Amino acid sequence: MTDTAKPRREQILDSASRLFSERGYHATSMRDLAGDLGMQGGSLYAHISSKEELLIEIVNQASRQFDEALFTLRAEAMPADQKLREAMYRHIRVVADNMDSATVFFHEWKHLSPEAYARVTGWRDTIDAFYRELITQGVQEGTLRADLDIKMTAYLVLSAVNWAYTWYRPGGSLAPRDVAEQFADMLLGGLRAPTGAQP
Amino acid sequence: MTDTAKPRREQILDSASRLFSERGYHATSMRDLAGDLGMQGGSLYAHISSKEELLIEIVNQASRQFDEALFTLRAEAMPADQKLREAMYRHIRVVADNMDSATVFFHEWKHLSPEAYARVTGWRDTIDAFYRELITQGVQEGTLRADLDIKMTAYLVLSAVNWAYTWYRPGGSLAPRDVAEQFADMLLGGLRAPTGAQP
DNA sequence: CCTACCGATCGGTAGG
DNA sequence: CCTACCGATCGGTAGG
Repeated sequence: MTDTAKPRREQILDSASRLFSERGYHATSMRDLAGDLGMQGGSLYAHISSKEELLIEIVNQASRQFDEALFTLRAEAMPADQKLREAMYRHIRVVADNMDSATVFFHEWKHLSPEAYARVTGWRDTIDAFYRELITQGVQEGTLRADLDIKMTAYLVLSAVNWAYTWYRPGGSLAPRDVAEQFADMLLGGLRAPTGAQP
Repeated sequence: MTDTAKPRREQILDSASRLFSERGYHATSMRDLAGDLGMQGGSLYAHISSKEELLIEIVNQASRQFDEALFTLRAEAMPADQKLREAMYRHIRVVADNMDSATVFFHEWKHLSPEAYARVTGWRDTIDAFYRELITQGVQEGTLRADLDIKMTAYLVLSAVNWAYTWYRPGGSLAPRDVAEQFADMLLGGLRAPTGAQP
C-alpha cells in the first residue's frame, strides 16, 4: 500500500472518459489516448482488448452510479415531495461528481454495439420508471398535485437533473446540494408569484 | 415550378442531418452519406466543399431557427409569465420540428473548428441572456416570485425545453404546444399540491 | 511497454 | 456525377 498510483487500467479509463467527453468517441484515436498516458498506441492493448471495451465500461460505471444513488431510495418511507428532493440531489451529485463519464454516457451510448446499446436503453427505462413511481406515490398521497400527468412530470424532473451535465462546473460556487435544493424549490413551489398582483 | 424535388444541396443537408444525428459526425463517412443519396463518395464534392461545411451549415440553420423564434418575442409587451409560456412553446417547436438538426446541434458542435465553435458558444450566451432578461422582467413586474435566482431559473427553463430532443417523438400524440403548455403549467404553478394535507 | 507492421477506411481530388 | 486514385490515419496485432 505504499504505492499511491492508480492501477494502469483505471488511469486508462479516466483518460478515456476525459478524451471521449471532450472530443467524442470516434474522434478520439487510440494513439491520442496512449499519448495522453505517455505510451505508444499498441501498448494499450496490454491492458484492454478493444476501444469499445472502454466505452462499454465507462457507460456501465455511470449506470451503476445512478442505480446505487437512486434505487436505495425506493424502499424508504418518506413523503414524496421530500423523496423527490432527495432523488434530485443524488442524481445531480452523480452527474456533478462524474462530469466526464456522464457526458460520455449521454452522448456516446448510441455508438455501442447492439447488445450494450439495448442494455442502456433498458436501463434508461428503469430510471424513467423510478421517477414515475415516485410521482405517482406523491399524487396518491396528496403531496403532489392531483392533475399531474405522470409521464410529463417525470420528463420535466429528468430534464432538470440530466441537463446539468451541460452547464455544471465542479469547483464553482454551487455544490450539487445547492443546485438540487434550488431546482426542487422551484419545481415544487412554482415560479409564479403567490399574489396574483395585477396593476 | 413543375419540379417538386428539392435542390440537391438541400437533399444532402437533410441526409447529413439525419445521419449525423443517428451515428454522430465522425462516425458518418462521406461514402455513407453519398450512399444514402444514391451516389458515389467523390460526387458529393460537386455540391459541397468539405464535410465540415455540412456540419457548420446544419448548426447555423438550427441557431437561426432558434433566433427567429425567440428574438421576435423580445420586443413584445406581455406579462412575463405569459411571455415565458410563449417562449417555451416556440423553443420546443423548433426542437420538435427539427429533431435531427437539433440533435446535431446539441451533440456535435464541439467538433467544429475554432471559429465556428466560438460562434456557437457566443450564440448560446445570447439564448441564456434572453431567458434571464425575461425572468428578470417577471420578477420586477411581480408576476414571478421575488426570491428567484435568475441564473438558476434560466437553467431550469432551458433544461426543460432543450432536453426534449432526447425524448420527443414527432407524429406522436403530443404536439409541441401540448408539451409547452404542460411544462409551463408545472413550472409556473409548481408540482406540490395546494393544500398541505398531512394525515 | 515498444517497434514495426497489417488491411481497411478516411476525406478529398483529377480527369473525364 | 463516376472512376480511379492520393496520402493519412484508423483499430488492432506479432514479436520481442
